[in-house]
Amino acid sequence: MKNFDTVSLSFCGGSHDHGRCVITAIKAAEELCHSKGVRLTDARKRILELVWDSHHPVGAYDVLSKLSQESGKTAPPTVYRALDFLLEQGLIHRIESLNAYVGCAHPAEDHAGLFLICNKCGCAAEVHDETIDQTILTKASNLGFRPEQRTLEVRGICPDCQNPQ
Amino acid sequence: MKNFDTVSLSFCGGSHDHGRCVITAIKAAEELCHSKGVRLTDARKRILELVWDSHHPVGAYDVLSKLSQESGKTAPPTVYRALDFLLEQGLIHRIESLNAYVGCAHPAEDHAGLFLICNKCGCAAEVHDETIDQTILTKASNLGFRPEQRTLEVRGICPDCQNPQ
DNA sequence: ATGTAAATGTTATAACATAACAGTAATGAA
DNA sequence: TTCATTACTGTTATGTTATAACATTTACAT
Repeated sequence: MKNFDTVSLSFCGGSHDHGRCVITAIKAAEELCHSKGVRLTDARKRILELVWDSHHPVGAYDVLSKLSQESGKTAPPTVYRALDFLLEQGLIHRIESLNAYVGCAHPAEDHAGLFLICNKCGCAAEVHDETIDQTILTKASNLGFRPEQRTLEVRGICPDCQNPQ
Repeated sequence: MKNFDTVSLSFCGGSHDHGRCVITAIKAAEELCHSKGVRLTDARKRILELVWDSHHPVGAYDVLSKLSQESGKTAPPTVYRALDFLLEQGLIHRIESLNAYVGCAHPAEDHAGLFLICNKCGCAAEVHDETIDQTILTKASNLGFRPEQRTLEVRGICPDCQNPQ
């Protein structure tokens, strides 16, 4: 299985070049959309960038207000439509426990991430673990349940917030 | 570990005596509150009953409208305050992916259930599995993350909806 | 160029949740 | 028993998140 060690970088204190992080994500999104034959329009791309602005999940209305600042009056459906598109393409994830959205670090792959969300700084890290997936799927099918989507969110304290400088 | 086979009963088609199910839950709630020295007031008890009305998660405003019907005009804070209390005591769970609430089948115990929620009929079953818990906790702590709360929700098709009569 | 489907703009409103403050009821100490 | 304190409830207003419905524009294939 692919190594997702990079996730640890996305805890808030992990000093990484986030500009680069965004550029990579956008480029991956462009390629993915191209290969799928779907359109990553300017609006969608811009909203994806705004979601990727940080590793903190952002609310739809946060995106809306940034967008309004730069492009003049914008209405909620503009944002929600783009978010829905991005969700469908697996380019972002929705964090249900926060009503917020966060960029997906590996959009081309498996789509049931586990999110570790810091209650202090608000950052979110996406983790993949085959054992967790398997255990959950096995449990469900043992009960006769056919899984379609998963929401796995763990709230707590991230490493950086446990050991503040 | 305790056997939670009873969860399978809570899929919508499982014909069980739900009246009895509610009575049991309320009784357990009364005992639990008594033992904890917290007050299960009439309002709280009634709202717990309304949440337990079915195995489908119910929205706060569903509870509100039922309450308004039987007790005259009621405002949202009445409902939300009771729901918050019930959540704190572990008597109900919040289903984040539905913005809805559902009765907890074993309030005295461990509090990180896994919910299997049917996309067809809307019923929700609470499952506990030590392996899942352990795997997730281990994964988190390997990454230096200290878990506090968990939201584990699997949406899909329940056994009854897979094999309709 | 033009018909069609996809995307976006716009207005209004639905659905979910809380802030803030006033009033009432339960509880325990004097 | 009274009083003070705290917990609980009522009420009004408002904040936050999300979608319905319909008009308009844009992209694309023919």
